Amino acid sequence: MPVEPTYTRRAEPGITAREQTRHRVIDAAMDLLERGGRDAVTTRAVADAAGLQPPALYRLFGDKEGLLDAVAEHGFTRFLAAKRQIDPAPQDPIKELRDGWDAVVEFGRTNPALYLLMYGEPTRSTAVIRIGLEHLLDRIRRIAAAGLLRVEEGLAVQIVHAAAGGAILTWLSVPEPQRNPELLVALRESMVTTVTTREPAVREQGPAGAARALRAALPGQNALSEAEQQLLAEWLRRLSA
Amino acid sequence: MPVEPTYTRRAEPGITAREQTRHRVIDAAMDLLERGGRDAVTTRAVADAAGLQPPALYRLFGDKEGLLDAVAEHGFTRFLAAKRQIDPAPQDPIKELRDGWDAVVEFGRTNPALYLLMYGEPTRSTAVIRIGLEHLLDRIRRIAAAGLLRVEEGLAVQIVHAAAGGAILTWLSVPEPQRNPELLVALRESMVTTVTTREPAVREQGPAGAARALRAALPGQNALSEAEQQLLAEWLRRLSA
DNA sequence: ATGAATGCGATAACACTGATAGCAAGGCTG
DNA sequence: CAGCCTTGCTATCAGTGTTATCGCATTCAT
Repeated sequence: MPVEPTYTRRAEPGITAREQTRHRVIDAAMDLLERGGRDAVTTRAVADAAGLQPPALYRLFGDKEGLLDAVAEHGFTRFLAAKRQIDPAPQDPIKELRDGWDAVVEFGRTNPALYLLMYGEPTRSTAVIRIGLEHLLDRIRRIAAAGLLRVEEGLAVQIVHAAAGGAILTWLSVPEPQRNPELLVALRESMVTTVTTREPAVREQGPAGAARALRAALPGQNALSEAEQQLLAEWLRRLSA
Repeated sequence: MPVEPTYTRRAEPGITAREQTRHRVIDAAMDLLERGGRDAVTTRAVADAAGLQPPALYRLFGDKEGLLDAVAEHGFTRFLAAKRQIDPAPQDPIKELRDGWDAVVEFGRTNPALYLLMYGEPTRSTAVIRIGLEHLLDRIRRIAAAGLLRVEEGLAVQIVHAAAGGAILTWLSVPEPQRNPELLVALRESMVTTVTTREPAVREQGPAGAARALRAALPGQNALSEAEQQLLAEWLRRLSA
């Protein structure tokens, strides 16, 4: 009984053709997704854009969910491949963790629709996010091997995953002009010091803490006029930055 | 042209009736949501459960989105009211922050469908989450007033919001048997140490104490010019009197 | 109290969605 | 060549959000 059939069970162009149309459909769906958001990717629109009929989608992906899963997986693996091309030899594992965080945050920022498709609804996904979690676990393991992991491996994975998801989702939920890049680095450093054992560089607060306290206590005093108070508030903002 | 009509434009029971049916519809929709997930709450099902016809929903809420917004707002304000009943007099502001975190996490864990409705898709929401952010800002302000805030107020709000959202969403995304409560407390403590500082920047409460602390911390900063600094010193003297 | 206006209930319908059935044509396998 | 699997295509189904339209009742101004 040949495990490998002696004859070509299927002509090479056959598989290739099917795989090609699959790819074409995925590309079309991804294009619609990025262009018009999730509601724009409908079976008919995808079929139209890919130049075939709606039933073909079901023969290729079985389901609309299957199609979306394929889209998510393709987009994510493409991102991973691009990242791996950049990532050189292994280095400081904590720096690797930071780089990975930055990369996935960048991915979420530049592909919001795709990211929301993957992480937006906790019910689905399983397939795609498992890939991401595997990669994350790799990084965590290297930190553990270096003796720098503060918590248990599985917990560390979940912490990083949750922090990144929260960061990206709130980033996307905030209207564009109000987005604050400090949020991303603050959450990243918070997660790094939570997961790894390396004393955070305690930076001296200086006048910032007192300025914030005074600003919070300003309403309710009457030693300053309205105009003075406004100018003071502006200075306090600068001091607390 | 009377802005306020002299006669009662509408009998009191009229408004009440409309409000009553609104409430009945919201309750029906919430029931469907909790029972069968988001896909179960369809206009026809809601209308059926509330004992009226689909067009009535559009007269009441204008839109299905409007209906869902009303559901989210009702659920969240109900949760807030229940929480406020428990919360006693103000105490340690950092403990307040922890309690608030625990409460919202508990809300997400016990009302997953409702929570996902509110925070699942970053596009919508605005109305509901603003309420939550207001409350959060209150708590942050009290921490700032106590001189215990490590970062700027708006940033602190976003950090807490993002951390909580990430915690709840990953909690819900993990299949039930694998959920690890340590994740929640780890993220909470991480966020607390990121946002707050253990050493108070001001010793005495109120603007006077904050002013004195700021005055002591002023030399060494370079955010203000010489003239600005002199005027600020004068104001701080008045504030600390 | 009477006519008018406004809101509410109900039916029907529209446009669109995901999904399937059924059938003809064509290429590969044996 | 015979048979099967894949593909292309049309038509269709059930269900969705949403709107138009009609009649009735309740309420309001005169």
